[in-house]
Formats: sequence, structure tokens, C-alpha cells
Amino acid sequence: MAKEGKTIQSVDRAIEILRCFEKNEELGVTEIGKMVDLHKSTAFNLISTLEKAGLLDRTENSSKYKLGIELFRLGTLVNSNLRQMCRPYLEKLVGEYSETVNLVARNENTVIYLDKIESPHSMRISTSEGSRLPIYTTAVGKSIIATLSETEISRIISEIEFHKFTENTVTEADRLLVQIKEIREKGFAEDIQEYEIGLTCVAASIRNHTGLANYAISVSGPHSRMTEEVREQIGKTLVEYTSELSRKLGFYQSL
Amino acid sequence: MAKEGKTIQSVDRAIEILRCFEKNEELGVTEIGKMVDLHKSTAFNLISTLEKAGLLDRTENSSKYKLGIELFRLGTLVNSNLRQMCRPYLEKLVGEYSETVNLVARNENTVIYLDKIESPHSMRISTSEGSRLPIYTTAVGKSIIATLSETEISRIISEIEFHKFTENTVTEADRLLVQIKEIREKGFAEDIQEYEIGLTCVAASIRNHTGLANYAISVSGPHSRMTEEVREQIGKTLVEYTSELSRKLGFYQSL
DNA sequence: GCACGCCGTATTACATTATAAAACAAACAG
DNA sequence: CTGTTTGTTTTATAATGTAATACGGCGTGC
Repeated sequence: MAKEGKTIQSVDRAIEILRCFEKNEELGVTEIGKMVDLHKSTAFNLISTLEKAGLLDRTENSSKYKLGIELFRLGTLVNSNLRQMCRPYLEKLVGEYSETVNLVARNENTVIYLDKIESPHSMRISTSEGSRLPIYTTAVGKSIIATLSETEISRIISEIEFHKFTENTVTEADRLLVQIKEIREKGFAEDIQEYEIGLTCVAASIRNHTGLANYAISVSGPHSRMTEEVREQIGKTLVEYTSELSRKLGFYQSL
Repeated sequence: MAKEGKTIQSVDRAIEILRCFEKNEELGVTEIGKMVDLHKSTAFNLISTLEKAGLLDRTENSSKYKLGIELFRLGTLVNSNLRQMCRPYLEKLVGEYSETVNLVARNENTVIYLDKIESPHSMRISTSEGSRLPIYTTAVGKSIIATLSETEISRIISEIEFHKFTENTVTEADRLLVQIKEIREKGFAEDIQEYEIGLTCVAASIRNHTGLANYAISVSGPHSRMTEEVREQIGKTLVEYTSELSRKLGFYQSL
């Protein structure tokens, strides 16, 4: 939707500049200018503005720029209520299963890690907040897809470019649809070494009042510890917790 | 320095709009327009641009806006190397002392919480990442100040508006200077219920190659558990860990 | 040791671009 | 059913951002 409305050029460019720092932690004016294809002086003006706002900072020798703490601060405000609401559940989960737990948000056809508590084990799964993974190869992603309408699901599937991360990665639409059906029946999703060998996850999604899910919680562990019984048990707990959370978001289980 | 260079109006305004969400989690176009004192349509254009970039998102009923996940993602890129570098030390600290540990960054005359691992105790200190505290009433803040030059310190002191949070809060420049002297001798800083009654912290700063510190690590616990011996012990460990970290940043201990 | 080249920064003239008034559509309250 | 408030589109105007040019400093390499 949203017919291609006009965007404010300089704001767009400023954001593009911020994104340059995904690749490099430190960048100079000319360097940035080249990356975003802007004249040095134009880039300089935008950078100065961002710097004054605290979204960019000078490096030690002050010859280059890096992302500023103010950007971090603004980032922590995103979904803060939801993250706060989910925290106790994440804590309970890590307490009960001693595996790394994650809270993720859907972002188009990907999921982004919003919060996590790591397993106390030395051998553990270590995800990093802010990282982005495909929606079709994560338990969290699939648990979210499963709440969408059929038309929405086929739209997503048509958009996905399947990539075989491991021998277990689902790369056929049909198999994904079967999995979705199973997820709807069980209430939780699994990812058994589909993204990375050795990594197995169980997840359930958090629905809002419309019944759709934008968020999901997962428990991830080394495949060796995540046996079928363990997964089953974790799944049950996840369903219980996410149901509670969904209710808090105004979702009334139809059933 | 940096004489008041020109800033790009629309970028400034866009950032101002983002900051509106510190007060309210959800806002409408007209509402935002009023807050930043802009015409409704002007605000709309800026908001649309931010939305398309993912820094703003529609709410469920799509009548209002909220901060977008892309802003969170960008925020996680800030100081990511440093945070990653410090993580193992935070983990060791929480393992050794079972109290909440924090990593903070200096931001002007405040400190901002960058990372934390919470104590396993039920009664524990719970800080939130992204939150901002005055530099003079935190152990972390004082440990950072202590690395600055005398002129820089007096500049900061002249700028500070002291506010008495508790009966222990340092509100006189003289007493702060005495504390700074002690911190330099001991290598670590303490905050004994200066910001909040019941909350006691020990902190040490991480220096860069210039010898100045922009970051610090602290251990915070309930005052009852943070006895003098415990603080002394924590202090020693902090000095050891932050020295190691400082060395990694290129700082060579003179001494 | 000198000169060249690259860097960040400042200045300025120009026209592109953002701006805000007004008008519209849709949702809602009285 | 009407009056108000919302988000959104359109459009004229001029203010604003743009990039060429120029400057000064730093470091490199001849």
C-alpha cells in the first residue's frame, strides 16, 4: 500500500549515512561521501547535523566518525514496553531450561533479535541483539508466519528467496506449508538444525488483539541437549507463556 | 570547538520527531506536529520518510506511529566492538560476585548504560540499558571523571547542576574533588547510596591510548551486601579487568 | 626537506527542494 | 446527521539544501 509518497531527500540521505556504519565502524567524510554517492561537502553537512544531534561521534583522534550513543539510546526506546513485559518470562524460561532464550520481532520477511538471556552453560547458543535472520529458517519466524492469513503467507512465500543454509533448511514452499500446518496444531514451532548444524530451537509467537503475531519467543540450545522430549516440554511452556503474553496484548483465544 | 556550523533543517527536525517518542510510545501526525511546532503536513512528510526507512512504524490499528525496529537495529551497531570486547569481563564479574554488572559510556556530563548482566539474586539492582544518569552521582561517572585533566574537571564541575538525590549525594565541588583524588589513588570509584538509598556501586574506568576514559564498568548491589570488604575485593578485580581492557584500547600504564 | 595530494572544513551562488496553506477524505462524537 | 478531528494530497512559493570552489592542515613519498 502507501503509494510511493515523496520522501525528504536530506533525511533519507542522513539515514543512508547512518547505515554506512553497518560495514565499517569508523568512516571519514570523503569515504562516506563516496559510499552514498554524494558530494563531499553535502555529506559533510549531513554528518555535522548528525554529529550535533549525537547520532554520530568523532573517534579518538577525531579524524573519523562513528555511530553516537544517542542512537543507541533512541534504539533502547523501541518496543521498550513489550521488551519489559516479556523480560520476566524470558527469565523464567532460562531458569527452567538453562538454554539461551530470545525475543524477536518480525520485520518484513526477516526476524530481528530484540532481547535475549544467555544460557549459563559454557556450551551455549549466543545470538546478538539487533541481528537479522530469514523468517523461514528460524523457529521464531515460522511461529510468526503461522498466525498470518493464507494470502499473506503465499505473498511471503512468493517473495522469499530460499537459501539452503544446512541440509535441513526448508527450501520448498510445500514443505514450509506443511510445517506451518503442524505449528498451528501444536502451538509452537521448531527449527532442528535448519539454520546452522548443531543449533536447534523451539519457539512460540505472541499475538495481538487481531490474532496476528509480530513477536515470538524462542529457546535455543545445542542440538545434543535439545532432544525430542526436551523440545516437547519447552514447547508446552512456551505456549503457556506466550498465551499469557498474547492475552496481555488483547488477544482472546478463540478455540 | 566546532563553531556553530549550519545544520540541515529537515534532518534536525526528523531527529526531533524521533525524540518525541521518549515521552509517549505512540503518537499521531497532528500530535507530533504540535510537539515539534511544525505544520501538520510538514510533520507528515518527515514522518513518512522515517517510516519508509523503518525508523518509525505504524501501530496495530495503523492510526498512530511508534519507533521502528530499524532504529533498534541501528542502535545495536553503536559501540558494538567495545561491547563485545567487554562482555566476557562482565560475565566473569557477575560469576564472581553475583551482583549486577554494567558497562557505561560517558555522554557529556552524564553516563549512559550500554550493557548489563543482572545479578542472579532475587533482590538485585536492575538498571536499564539506554538510561542516563548524572556523571557526579555514579561510581562509573566518577571513575571516568578521575581520568580527565584538571581543566576539564573544573569545566565539568562548573557545568553541573548538583541535585541532592539522597543524604549521601555529593553536592559540593570540593568533596567531589577529594573523591576524585581518592579514586586516582585506589584506581576504582565507589557510590555508597549517593544516588539511591540501598544502592551501592563500585566502578573502574576503561582508558584509551590517550589515557582518557569514555567507558567504565561497575558492580552494583544492595547496600546490605556491599560491605566494605566486598567493595574492596570488587574494586581490585575491577582494576585488574579494566586495566586489561584499557591495554586492549592501546593504553600503556605509566606507573 | 620540500612538494604534492588527500583530508576535513568554510564559503557562496544557484535552483532544487522542502515547506505550509488549503483542500480533501475518512473516522468519530455529540 | 452535523461538526470536529484525524491522516493525506496537492500546489505555489521561497527558503533551504546542494555542490563547485577554495582553504588550510596533515602526512607521504619523492
